[in-house]
Amino acid sequence: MEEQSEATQQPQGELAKGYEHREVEARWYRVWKERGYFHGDERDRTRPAFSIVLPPPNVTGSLHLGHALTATLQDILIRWKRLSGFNTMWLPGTDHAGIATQMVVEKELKRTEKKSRHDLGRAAFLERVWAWKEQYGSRIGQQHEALGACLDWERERFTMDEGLSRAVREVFVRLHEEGLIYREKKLINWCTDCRTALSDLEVEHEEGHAGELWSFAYPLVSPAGGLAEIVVATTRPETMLGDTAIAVHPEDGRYAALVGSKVRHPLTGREIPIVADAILVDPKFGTGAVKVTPAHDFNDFEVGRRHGLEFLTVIGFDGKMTAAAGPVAGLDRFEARKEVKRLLAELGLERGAKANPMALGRCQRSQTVLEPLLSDQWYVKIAPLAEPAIRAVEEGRTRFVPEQWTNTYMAWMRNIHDWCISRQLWWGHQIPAWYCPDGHVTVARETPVACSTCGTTTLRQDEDVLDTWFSSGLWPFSTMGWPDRTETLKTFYPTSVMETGHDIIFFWVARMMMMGIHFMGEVPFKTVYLHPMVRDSKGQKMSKTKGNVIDPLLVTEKHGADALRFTLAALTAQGRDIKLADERIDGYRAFANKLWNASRFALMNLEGHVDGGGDPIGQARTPADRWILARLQRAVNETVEALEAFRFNDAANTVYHFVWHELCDWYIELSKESLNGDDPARKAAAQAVLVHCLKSSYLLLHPFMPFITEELWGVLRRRVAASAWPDSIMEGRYPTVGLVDEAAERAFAPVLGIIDAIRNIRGEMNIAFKVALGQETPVHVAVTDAATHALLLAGESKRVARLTHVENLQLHLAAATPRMPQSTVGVGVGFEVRVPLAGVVDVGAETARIDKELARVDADLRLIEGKLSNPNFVARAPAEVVEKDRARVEELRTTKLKLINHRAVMSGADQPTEEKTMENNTPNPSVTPAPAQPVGEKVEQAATAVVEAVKAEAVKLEQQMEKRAAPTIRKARKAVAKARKAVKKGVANARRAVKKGVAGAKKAYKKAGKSFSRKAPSKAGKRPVKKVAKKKVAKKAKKK
RNA sequence: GGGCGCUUAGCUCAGCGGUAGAGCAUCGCCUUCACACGGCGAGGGUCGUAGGUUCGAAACCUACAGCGCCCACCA
Repeated sequence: MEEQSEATQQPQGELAKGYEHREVEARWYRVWKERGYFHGDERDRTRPAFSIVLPPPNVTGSLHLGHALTATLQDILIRWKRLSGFNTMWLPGTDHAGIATQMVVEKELKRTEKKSRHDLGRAAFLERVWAWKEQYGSRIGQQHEALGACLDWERERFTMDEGLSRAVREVFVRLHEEGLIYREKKLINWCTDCRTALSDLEVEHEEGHAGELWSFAYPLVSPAGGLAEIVVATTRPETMLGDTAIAVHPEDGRYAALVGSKVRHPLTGREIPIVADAILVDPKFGTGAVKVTPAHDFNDFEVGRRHGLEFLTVIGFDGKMTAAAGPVAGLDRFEARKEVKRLLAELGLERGAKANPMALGRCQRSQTVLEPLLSDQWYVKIAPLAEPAIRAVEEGRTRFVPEQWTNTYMAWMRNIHDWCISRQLWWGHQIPAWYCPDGHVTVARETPVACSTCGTTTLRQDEDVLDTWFSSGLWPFSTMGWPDRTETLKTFYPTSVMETGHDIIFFWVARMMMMGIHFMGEVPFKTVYLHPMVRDSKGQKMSKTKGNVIDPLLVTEKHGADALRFTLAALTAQGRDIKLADERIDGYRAFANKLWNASRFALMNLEGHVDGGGDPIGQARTPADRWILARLQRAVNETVEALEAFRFNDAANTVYHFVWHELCDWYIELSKESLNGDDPARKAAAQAVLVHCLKSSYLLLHPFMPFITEELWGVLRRRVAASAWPDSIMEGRYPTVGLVDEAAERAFAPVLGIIDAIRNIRGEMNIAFKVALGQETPVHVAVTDAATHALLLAGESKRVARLTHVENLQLHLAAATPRMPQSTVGVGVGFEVRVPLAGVVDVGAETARIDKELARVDADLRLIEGKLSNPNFVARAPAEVVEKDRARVEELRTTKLKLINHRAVMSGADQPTEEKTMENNTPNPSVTPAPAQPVGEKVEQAATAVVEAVKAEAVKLEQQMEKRAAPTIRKARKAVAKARKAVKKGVANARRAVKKGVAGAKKAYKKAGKSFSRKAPSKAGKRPVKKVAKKKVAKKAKKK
């Protein structure tokens, strides 16, 4: 705990001027770990459990930003739940990643020693892999620590450690006993490069591969039905050496007579039967005759089974043609393709070729074109396992977030094929099956002494290993000690959330569901949250081959782990990929700095403050204090709600906005009045509120930015000498949802509005009050509401003055400020601000400014008035919407009138005498001397001037509106013309009808499973054009 | 071939039935005693196109276009 004391030694009230993440982040992780904050207590049943298992990264890999995202989101959930009183447990671990790891080590072996794994032999090679694992396995842990992930390291597991291997054998044996694991010789996807079988999922389909459909003729042994040959087409000419049938459709008249007869293989002389198969053959495609290669094509394999055909293997596991391939034996399969084409052409049997874009299956790992080959493999019979996993989701026992993934999951599960689980690799769980010389199979948990069938003791274990995903599929319970019934399982299974990328829904999520339900009798997780993919700033997928993989450690070093975490969270919106740009991370680093400095400000202003945790100075709170507390509660509510719904971006943005733009930009500035003032009660209140807001901000932010919040928590805690604050923020309590003091928000809104208005005038007119005009330049503020007026009098006006750098603020309780010819004005709901600028104000500029404001107000007004004048709106819209609009219209009208008045004054009516206003004008003479009431002619004159100005304004506005409406009118006219034309010719109608009809027909045909012809006539969409056109015009007119 | 997603300000994206938003970038002002990793102000959008539903559509429906992803054994 040396780190702690280091922090403690920091002199009170002093923080470095800027936040240095390197120094702070280096300190805390070990402290947390040593204090045991990361450990979930399996015996604790007093608190609700919240558990997550970390998707295990490849043990020899290195984390990339996708992992950083996973770690960040899960850590956010864990820390948030932890602070909210849950017994949290986050289980880390790594995956042995069969093919990936083996290939890496093989490559290394080749590079350094120029040896293959076969040169070393199985045992020696595996030793190398284990050594590799030991060397690189720890890197992942370090990366997670740098990110601040509070993983329960005491529970760290590896898919090939003893316990998990035991679970794997247990599952294999049980499934085998239940008849759900079987061994069979059938076609599998084979990678000739990796030299292993693959599951369907490991096949990548290359869309639109430029294939060629090449045709050639098989001569009939004995010509019949007027035919001497049958022409077939293929994308893989080399497989013709393995053809053992020609298939035609049973109802195809062209070939009816030939079924049962034979063709002669032009290259090997074999006789091949012609069979009828309705499933394989579409008589309308090509020539209607199909060559059948049962040993090298999945469809043909089925045909072979149906018709009892010979399975002739002509391509070997090495991708070279076998001896059975006759003239091309020994050639590589792609070479053989060329050679076969040449030979057949030579024989005069080529019958043309055409381009044929096709999907090509490639190995996910090596990108090699896969070869369907016959071999003995182990399979999991998946349908009986899938069914309960489907039901669990249907019944809502597990739900997907975002919801759309439910469909993806369901579609795959409902169309699932048996899972090939054996791999011809060395690195992995060796299959617990033993063979005796007679070929009997013994499946057992431990090495058996004798064959279970014949009793012989010469047994040989199956050399293959299991698919990596077989062990990963058990992860949620194998890591918790299964098959033993451990306390950990009882407490933390099922896990609360599975958080991972959507790219492994099938590979992993689906399999965990099936295995979890089957062996635990309960779903492995209640919620599956699928995060977006992280891409680079150009939107490209990060991959080693592209070289755009970013090591999170480099980012944390540069910007800080907190900044990276916050960025990832802020960008994690549902249903969209994350494009990570450096500037964005830097922006959030600035945010950390902002928080740091807000705290620094607090430390400088807290002398004497003791936080007892209670609320001793409630009465002294100013409206500003109450306002920020209301805003805090609102932020808390929104943050918690967002987290509950996994809307990480909303949660992050809410806290960000509160801390920076409300706490820092507004409250801290406002609080300076109290903190620097001479009222001790107010000062104490401001201190308490500030401390409370900062403390709450740290807690709210802690899941996102654990390091800086922990550091600041400690610093502030020591400063306020609070016994109520736990040592570490990790023992704190997350703020809870509560009622927002809306009255406090409302009451303070005018103050904020007035400040905005004054700042707006300054900014717009580029006025530096102090510099250009001296300190006495008065700023007049008139408010219509007595309560607001009282509030300002009671001290809030001082805040206004401070925040706007105005020294001479004149407050009036009135509908409007005193008139003065050369001035500038700002208007808001319930107040008006005026700055006299005799000799300085640029009348032209000010008029322009007011015009701009007027145009804006007027646009709004027109819109809402238009709505309100629509009887349908008033009648059908919800009452509160209408009410809201009515109130808004009143506000806008008032504002407009004030602006028009002001403008009139600006442009010449230098002695306006009567205020045109729609509000109650109840001047309070004790505060503001009522303006002297002018009399006689002058009144008349001034009034006329005002009226004239208003009239001029109206004309101008009308012109403006006309201009605005012009495009609409033009459009409407166009529509009329178009409609006339359409009526005359009926063209538009016909077009629409045809289009609609075609679409409908297309759908109908598709539904019927038939091909679609464009000739289909249609009766749909026969709406008379005249009506359509009229309606259109009417609508446009209405809009106007 | 089937399915899913996306198209909103210069860029990256929120919003998903009631007055078009954020961050960054841009422009102007401010070196004010927490922070220039800062403050204040401003400009910038016919919300992909065309129809429809609705009092009201960026949002819901339909079609189309472009981009992206997933699944799939049509020779």
